[in-house]
Amino acid sequence: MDNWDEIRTAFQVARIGTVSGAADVLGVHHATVIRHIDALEQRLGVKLFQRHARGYTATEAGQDLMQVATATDDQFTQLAGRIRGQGEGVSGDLVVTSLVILSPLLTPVMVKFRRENPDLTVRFLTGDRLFRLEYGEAHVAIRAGEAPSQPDNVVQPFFSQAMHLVATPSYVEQHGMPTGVSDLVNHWFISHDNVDSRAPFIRWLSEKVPQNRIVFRTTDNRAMVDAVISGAGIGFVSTWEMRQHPELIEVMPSQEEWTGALWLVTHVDLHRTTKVQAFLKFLKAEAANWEV
Amino acid sequence: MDNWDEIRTAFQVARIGTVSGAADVLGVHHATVIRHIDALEQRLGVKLFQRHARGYTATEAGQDLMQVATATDDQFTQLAGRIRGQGEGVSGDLVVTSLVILSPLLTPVMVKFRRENPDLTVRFLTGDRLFRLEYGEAHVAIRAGEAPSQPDNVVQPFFSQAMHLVATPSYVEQHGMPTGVSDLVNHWFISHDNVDSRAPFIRWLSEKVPQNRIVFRTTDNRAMVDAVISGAGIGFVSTWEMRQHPELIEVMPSQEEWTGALWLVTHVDLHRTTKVQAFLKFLKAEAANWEV
DNA sequence: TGTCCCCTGTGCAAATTTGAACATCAGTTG
DNA sequence: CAACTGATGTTCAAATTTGCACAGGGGACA
Repeated sequence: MDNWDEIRTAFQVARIGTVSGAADVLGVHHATVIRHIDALEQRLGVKLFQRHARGYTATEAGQDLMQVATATDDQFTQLAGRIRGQGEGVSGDLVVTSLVILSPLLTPVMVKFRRENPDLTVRFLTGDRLFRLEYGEAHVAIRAGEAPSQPDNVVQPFFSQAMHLVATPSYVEQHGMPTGVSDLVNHWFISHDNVDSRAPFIRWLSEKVPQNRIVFRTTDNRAMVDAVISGAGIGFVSTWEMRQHPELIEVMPSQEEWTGALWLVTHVDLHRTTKVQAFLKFLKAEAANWEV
Repeated sequence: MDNWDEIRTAFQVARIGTVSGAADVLGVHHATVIRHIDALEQRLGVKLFQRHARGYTATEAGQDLMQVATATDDQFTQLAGRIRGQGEGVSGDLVVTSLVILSPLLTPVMVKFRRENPDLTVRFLTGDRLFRLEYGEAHVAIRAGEAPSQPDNVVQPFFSQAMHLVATPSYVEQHGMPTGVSDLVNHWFISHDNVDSRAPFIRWLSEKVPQNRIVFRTTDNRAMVDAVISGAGIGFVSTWEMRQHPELIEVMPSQEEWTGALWLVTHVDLHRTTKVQAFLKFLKAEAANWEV
């Protein structure tokens, strides 16, 4: 049963009873309606209508078709309503992915956003692998490092996260404060396990400090922070994290080049949906409160 | 929600996952598929698919569409099966209409036909007004008189019904037998009330006998026979009726020109259906047994 | 890393579908 | 009874859809 449009045409003819009337409703010429009916009947090998001067009356087959097509028409109408509503409203799933380290920042925002949009279900994906927007795995991604440049992605700057080199008082007691950049080689560091990390402060550290001075490595950024807090060495933490742990001592002033930019990334196909737009707007508004 | 074909296209893309694959299944060029999707998305204002190098993956809206369209596809397939089967098999309604007088002849045939086709429901319409085939009121009509010449009707000769001029013995005792055609003016007759009847024997009687000799008129053919049997006068009965009433006396030999032809009439739209064809074949076969 | 393959996407011509005008017919109304 | 209305059906031109050829791009695999 190909050509669903012909079924739709036949449906209207059966419903209304005349070719002309159906043509009006369908917004096509009545000749088109006649041809659709003829084609459909020929393909089915059965007459759907009896033609007479006052119009078309459905045969048994035509009435059967009308019943089925009526249901179809209803379902399609409802579908269109749902889909349009879905595009305009904020409901269904909202899938967000980011680095684990941002979880404590983002989670409260997402909870609040969901509370304001009760029809929404938030799914927050974090994981080792990068979730791919182009396969529909997420609506919004918060990415760090260089501006991602995938072709079908819409990239917006989110906010810049200043980084700080910190250590615990116990570490400072034991090893003292670095006197300057050149003194760093005499200290012990915590860093990311990924050698070719794109994060600028990781690169900076790699340049200034030999590998054997980096004594604690982990793939998980949170574990990195935990290592710093437990006094394993000097490590990078964000401004936000530093505030959470007032005991940490900044061993040298924050440098501009450490700053890790965060990017809001959406797939171009989803970027214009009101759902995504609403979330981005909300997220930016909340982020404004973070900035010091 | 116009353009059901585009929904069908989107359905296949959602089901298969690639434009090219869907195009193969649909038997169209892949460019067509792309254009259908684009048009549909633009009309709905929502992206149905996320495009990436390996194909299309359905968004929430696209998955919703796929669910609805899957059901639709199933229903249409079943519908096509039903309709095609309906055209090929003998089932549903079979509506037959004829003059009341033929009821005793036809009813046994229809009962037998229904018994051989258990899925069939026979509806036998008789009534004063002519049931109109072109409005779908009946599948098959048995008509008498001149060959009907309506444009959209398929007319076949059914069988010729020889007519006989008969009277009861009591009438013959009282008035004697007509000696010939010229003697008819001295007798009393029963005829149809409809003056301009098309039945040839009615016309013949009108020509040979003055109106005042026709003393009993009725619109119902069966009542005409009843009138003859009760001795009201001389009247026309069919061969079949004459056999049912052996007491009736034929007052003059049956003439060829009285013969009332019966016609099988079907609407052109229904004539080729196997249901109608099967009934016509069956009816003719049975009628063959009637002929003497 | 480079090549190959499959998939998407686009400009242009061909084919198909559609629309407009007209013919025709039945039923209705003045 | 004749004109009128509203319906179907057909023919030809216009418009739209479709197909083709080719470009471009991202994975897969050697």
